[in-house]
Amino acid sequence: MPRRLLVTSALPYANGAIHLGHLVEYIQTDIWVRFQRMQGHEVTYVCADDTHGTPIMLRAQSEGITPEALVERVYGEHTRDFFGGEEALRSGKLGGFLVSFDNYHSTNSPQNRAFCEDVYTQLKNAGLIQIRSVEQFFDPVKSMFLPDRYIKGECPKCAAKDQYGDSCEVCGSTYSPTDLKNPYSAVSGAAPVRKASEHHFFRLSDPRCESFLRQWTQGGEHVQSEAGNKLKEWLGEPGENKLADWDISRDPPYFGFEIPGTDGQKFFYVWLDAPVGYFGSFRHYCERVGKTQAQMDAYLRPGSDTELVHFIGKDILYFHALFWPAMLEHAGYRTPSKVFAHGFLTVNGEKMSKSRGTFITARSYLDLGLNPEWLRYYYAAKLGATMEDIDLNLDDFVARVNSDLVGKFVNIASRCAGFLSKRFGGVLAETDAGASEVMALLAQSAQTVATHYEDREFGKAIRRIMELADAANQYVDAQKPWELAKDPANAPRLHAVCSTAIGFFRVLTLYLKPVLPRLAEQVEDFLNIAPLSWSDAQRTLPAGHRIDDYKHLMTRIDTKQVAALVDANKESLQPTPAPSPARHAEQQQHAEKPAASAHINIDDFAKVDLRVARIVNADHVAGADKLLKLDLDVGVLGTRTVFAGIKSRYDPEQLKGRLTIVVANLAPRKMKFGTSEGMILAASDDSGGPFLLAVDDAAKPGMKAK
RNA sequence: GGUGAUGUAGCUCAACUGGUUAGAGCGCCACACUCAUAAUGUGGAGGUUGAGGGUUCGAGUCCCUCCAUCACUACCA
Repeated sequence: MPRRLLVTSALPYANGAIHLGHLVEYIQTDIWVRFQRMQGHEVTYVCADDTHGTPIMLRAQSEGITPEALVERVYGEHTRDFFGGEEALRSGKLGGFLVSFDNYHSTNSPQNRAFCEDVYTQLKNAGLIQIRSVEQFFDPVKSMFLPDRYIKGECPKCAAKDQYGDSCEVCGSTYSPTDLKNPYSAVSGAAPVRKASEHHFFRLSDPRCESFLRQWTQGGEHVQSEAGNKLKEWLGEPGENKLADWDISRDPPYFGFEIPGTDGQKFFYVWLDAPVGYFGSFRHYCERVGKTQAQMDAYLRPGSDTELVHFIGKDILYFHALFWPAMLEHAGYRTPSKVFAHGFLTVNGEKMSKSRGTFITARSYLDLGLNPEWLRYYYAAKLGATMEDIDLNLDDFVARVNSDLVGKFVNIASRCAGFLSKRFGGVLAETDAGASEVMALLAQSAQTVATHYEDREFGKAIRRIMELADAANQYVDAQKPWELAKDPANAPRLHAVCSTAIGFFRVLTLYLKPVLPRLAEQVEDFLNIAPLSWSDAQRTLPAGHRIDDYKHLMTRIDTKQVAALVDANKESLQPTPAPSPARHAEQQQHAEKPAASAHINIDDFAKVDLRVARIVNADHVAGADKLLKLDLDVGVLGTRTVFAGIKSRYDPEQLKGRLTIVVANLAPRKMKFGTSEGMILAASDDSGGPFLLAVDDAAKPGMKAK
């Protein structure tokens, strides 16, 4: 009974180039999809560019073009990287990284708009949309609200200049934009002002969502067990109400879809229409190939036996395993059958780095003439079903591909084909009866390899296939066709041995076909056979079948090519793209953290305003395990309220009246129990603490410590 | 600070619910072979399984502590 599957990869954001980190996902998905097709299942694999949001809008502005024009250009780039672009589709010969989408679309489409409006309306009818006022930074020059990443300023912790509103690239601390000192808009440079606006929220905290998600995420049915654990953490214990409502609206100017009934005053947040874009792309596909509404509904509405499978990176698990299923469930759509999360890509054991040249774009890889199937093979060999990161070790990449693919696999054909074409006119003989054991091993492995592919244990599949390739080489070695060739009397034996080895090669090709589709096609041409499907593993080529002359199928990777690749991606050789404020389907956005320098100078130290303070009042904080609330007299600077994590050692009563040191110019920090307006200094290490600093009695509150 | 994950030969990875001398591929060394765009075969060296404790007849596998890396998170302000 063929399964019917709708499979997706996360939508890449339309403001940047595809890189090797992205490709892990598209290659993983494509291998799985191609495997399912070989099984005879009905698979529809859709994806799209994720096109909306502030970053796209601003980038288009800075380039002096419309967002639509930007999005169209990037669409061209992405599709060219993935599968060779439109022209490849027309010719039927995929290029790029050979990703076999059935449809690649855009979130900026009428199909997607219709789904977004419908999902929103259904959620609203279900009482799951709430409107609340939210105060945010606003750029008075540009007349627009600023996402966190567009507010820059000095890091509240280390005072580094020009840091983003969410985290400091110098000291690595995270904070909210309101903590920044001297904030300014990264768009206009103006000082942002606080401004309130109505926002639409999806009420994820609603008990209906929570109870649904609790059962949906647990049990290992829809997500990997590790992901389930993570989700459990996010969900918290029943009654904890850890899920926060989700702000799904944005104010104009915004490149996106208008929220119905808001008169152009509210737009859908890009993260709402991104996952909905899976459906938009699918509808576009259905229209294109003439599917009926009923056929489409079989995939999108509850109650049918179709499967909806999402491949994503672990960084967007929250969206795909919480927001997305909860939205679908309450908007009358089916929920995903599976959400498969993978890990990040590291290169040579480290985060991809522009300065090291390991932030490698798909385009540079292809343009330098590297074979996409090398990378597909290497990723396959490294991929498993978990969310663990995978490492692209460039030396290992070269060694692995060269020895496995060229040395072992392709070599089997190469070493026998010459005899067949020169001595026997390319006509195959009966297979060698003496090889039945190896033959059986090959055929019987179909199930094992299939299970590994199905379970996304591609590394295990590859290992098994290479064991089989070893067995095939051992067979050839034992039969020594080159010796048989010396005596014409041995011709029948030589014929059988080479035919048998070619038969082995055919089965190995079949097993590798999901990973190496182009090579498999070349082999199918070479062998004069119809496209291989999984069940062909149980058959052999008949005697008398004629194959073509062998043309070499794959070259080895030259280390120089890899060196050139790294070189071409060195940051100095290319303009630095603006950091992406929204991550979406992007992975690898983590910036490297430069090591903090060992010394600071006197000016750095002077930035810290240390003052003597008198604790005029100290109180327990209801519900807090570690915090005390302190009222400080800081002399000329007035009074401050500070929360300090010193409850474990100090009784509020004994603190009253004593002098200590406070960091007076630390940005106010909003904490769970109130805002802390400074920081008390205390010493601690593993052996004990915290111990408050003491100040001699003669000191006066407000005195500067230096 | 908390939680979770990871840490196994030079490299990349295995080892089901704890069970015989911890495996494989690559690389390396030796030998063999020469059909194959130096590919292949056979054999070998190489690990106190991050460190230290503990449970057990027996631990890479379970428990505790520590170290390192990564991720998430916070009442470290």
